[in-house]
Parts: sequence; C-alpha cells; structure tokens
Amino acid sequence: MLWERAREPHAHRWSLPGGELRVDEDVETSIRRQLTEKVDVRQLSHVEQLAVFSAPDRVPGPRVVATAFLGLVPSDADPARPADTEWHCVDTLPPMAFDHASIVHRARHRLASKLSYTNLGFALAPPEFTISLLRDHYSAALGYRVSATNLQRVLSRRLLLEPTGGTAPPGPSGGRPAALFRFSAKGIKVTDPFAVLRPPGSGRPAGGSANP
Amino acid sequence: MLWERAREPHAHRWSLPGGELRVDEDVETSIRRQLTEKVDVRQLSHVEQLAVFSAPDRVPGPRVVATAFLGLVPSDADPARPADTEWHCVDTLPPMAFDHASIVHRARHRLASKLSYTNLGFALAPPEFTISLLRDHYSAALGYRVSATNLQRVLSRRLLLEPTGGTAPPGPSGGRPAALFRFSAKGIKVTDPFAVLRPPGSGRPAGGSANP
DNA sequence: CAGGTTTTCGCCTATTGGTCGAAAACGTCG
DNA sequence: CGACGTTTTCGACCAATAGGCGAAAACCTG
Repeated sequence: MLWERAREPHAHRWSLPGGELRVDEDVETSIRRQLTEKVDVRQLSHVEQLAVFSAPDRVPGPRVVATAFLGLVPSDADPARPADTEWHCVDTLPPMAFDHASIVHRARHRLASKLSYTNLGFALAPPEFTISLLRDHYSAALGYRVSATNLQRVLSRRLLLEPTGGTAPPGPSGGRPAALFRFSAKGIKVTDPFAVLRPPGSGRPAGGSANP
Repeated sequence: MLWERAREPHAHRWSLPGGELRVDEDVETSIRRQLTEKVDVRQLSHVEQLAVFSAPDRVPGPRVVATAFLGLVPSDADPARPADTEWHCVDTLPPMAFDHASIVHRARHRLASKLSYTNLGFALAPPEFTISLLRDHYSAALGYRVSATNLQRVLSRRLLLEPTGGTAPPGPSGGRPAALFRFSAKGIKVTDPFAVLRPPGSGRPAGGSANP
C-alpha cells in the first residue's frame, strides 16, 4: 500500500506509509499508530522488523534513519483508505520516493524466503480459505507457479491444515466447488525457519539391519 | 565478546560493544568502526542486522534507540582485546547492562535458526577445518548434539564441501587423524533460508506410470 | 445430457535426513 | 611389538518428505 506524496521533496512520487517515532513509543507501536492514523490499516495479521535503512544520503537534508517493517494483512481486508493511497503490485511499482523501492524489494524477498519455511502464509489468507486461494498467494509472493497438490500436502503435514466442512461457490465458468480450510490451532506458530539438522532422537525410530 | 562498563549507569556490569552513530555513516559502517576502535575485532566473517531495540525505558534518561547486529568471527580468531573486554559463553552470561542480555539471546536464536538452512556455518570456521570442529560449532550454536555423519552428508550435498587433501594431527589420546575440508567456492552464498516449495521443474524429472 | 472447468485424490518416484555398525588410522601401555 | 582404546570415516538401511502426473469428482453452461 503506497501513499502519494503531495509535498516536495519527491512530490507526486509514491512512498511507504510511515512517520516519525515519538519519544514515548517503541518502533512497533509507532508503525501501528502510523498505519492506523494515516491509511486506516488496523488488522495487521503479521508485523516484523525488516531492516534499518541509514545511508547518510537516503533523503535530502539532514540524515533520517528509517526502521522498515514488513506488515501483512489478510487478502480479503479492504481498509477504508484515504484518497491519496492505493494498493500496488510489487512487480509493477510506480516511481517511488527516496529509497522506498529498495525497501519494498527487500520486504518481498524476505516474505518469499520465509514463506515455505514458516507458517507466515497464515497471515495472507482470511480465516477460511480454499487451497486455490492459498496457491495464488504463494505464487504471487514467490514469483513462480506452485502446485496445489503439493501445497496442500506440505501444509497439512506441517501445520495441520484442517477442513471446515464447508465449500466455496464455484467460479463463473463452473468447476468443482472448493473445500474450505482453516489453519489449525495445533499448528505451532513459527516465524523463524525450522531446523533441518534436528536434535538426535527426533528422527525416525530407525531400523536398519544388514543381514549377517 | 563483552565489555565491562566502568561508569554509571550499570557500572561493573557487562555490555555489548557499541556506540553512537555518526551523521556521516550508516549503521553497518558504524558498527564496524566501533568494533575496530574499541575491541579490535576486524576480521568479521559475517555481519547482519539483528533488530532495533527501542523501548522508551530501555536505558535510564533520554530514550536511546539501538540497532543491534549479529557479527561472527572465525573460531580461530583471537583479536588483541583491551583489558576490559572478554569472551563469554552465551549460556553462562554475567550480569548484563540494560537490555543487552535479551539482545544476546535474540542473536543466538537467530544464529541457531539460520544455521541449518543457510551456509552461515562458513563464518564460524577457519578456512580449513575438520568435520569434528564444525560439528562442535553447530552443537554449541544449536544447543544439542549433532551427528558428524549427518553434517558431512548434508553439507557436502548442499554446499559442496571439498577436501583439501591434508589431515589434522590427532588429539592427545590418539585416534584417526581427521581430514581437512574447506568450503567450496561453488557453494552459493546463502544467507536467507532456502525455499522448500520449489519452482516447478526443479524437482525430479518425474516418472510415475501406473500399469494399465 | 455432452462438453468444458476446476478441484481433489491416489499412486509412483527421487531425494533427503537419521541411525547404526563396521572399518580405517592413529596413539599408548604393557 | 601387539592388544586395546580412541577418533574419524564410510557404507547400508529405513523413514519421511517433496514433486509429478493422471484419473475421478463435482460443478457450470449450452
């Protein structure tokens, strides 16, 4: 979600929503306040620090240090946004102010990296969703097609994806109605990558017996 | 590596090396300068932003925002450190100043998370090393025993670990001399987690034919 | 009800990671 | 100098995961 600047510098270019940190708030409180006040985004399903951008010449005039965040909202959320804000596709960004384009690309990279190793995918979907919707989200974020078959298997093994029982109405051109799912509460919340080199004993019970 | 504070507040407690950001440098330049000037650490094998710590009461007096970094040095590096600095084990920290203990724990968590999914392990070892040394590093960072057999297989498949041909002298109690390895240049530098949901075509050529 | 569309499920294969045991290559001690 | 303990290395086996079809299921339109 971008915000069209009215004033110089970089008037009419698009920027990320943000603002100054107050002395009595930490950075996360601040970014939530900025989003609420300026672009009316309230139901953030995920918020994490992205990086600090601090090049001395990143903005004209006195140096400004920015702490960038990656924030996700469910895809069905449609906040009542002010006139000068708009949703944009990450692949087709308009002319951006300052170093904001590189911030966006960094955020996209981070999202893609984490998507398949964490259950960050949760944050992109509404409470109930179809596998196809989820596949579309993953495809968009990762930049390549993802097979629905695989996605369902991987997720149901890892995070305990559970069916709600209901079905979504089929599209205008027909097709089998898709089953609705929700993320199981039993699926542990994981925002850091799993370990592949597991602790001993966490593997299979083993077997292995060469014939003598 | 910790630094014993001489002055109040929190005199005689241990703190992370650091200092103030100058107006003409970015945060990474700054942290490298601080480490060089204050504790003489120069050969950082890996540096990455960890997080911003910004709670209004994290230090007494006016609020100070800190950008914390995770920095790694090879295990054979032994910088000529000043008298008031010392290496400490992450599991047995002395009384720490401010919120520095939580910063250390966050860093350790980050390191452990990334270790098995990236080739960050590179940064912990000297240019030539044995599998046992690597296993010890992994065990220390992860907090549980890691099998040398597994580690070698996983790494040689993923990152192309290559033998140098030489061997290290055995320990005081004998034992087979360990082969020396280096990290192959062909192993891509990876600091972000790999994708598990791979793009189509990157899997097996497929096969699969049910008999009719 | 035939044809098109989308979803879902089952089967197969390749690769990965864990465990174990044996062999190799040292040192030391009697 | 050979038996023994030690450490490393290698090979075999098993379990689980991930990818790739293809067929069946369930819906729409005409």
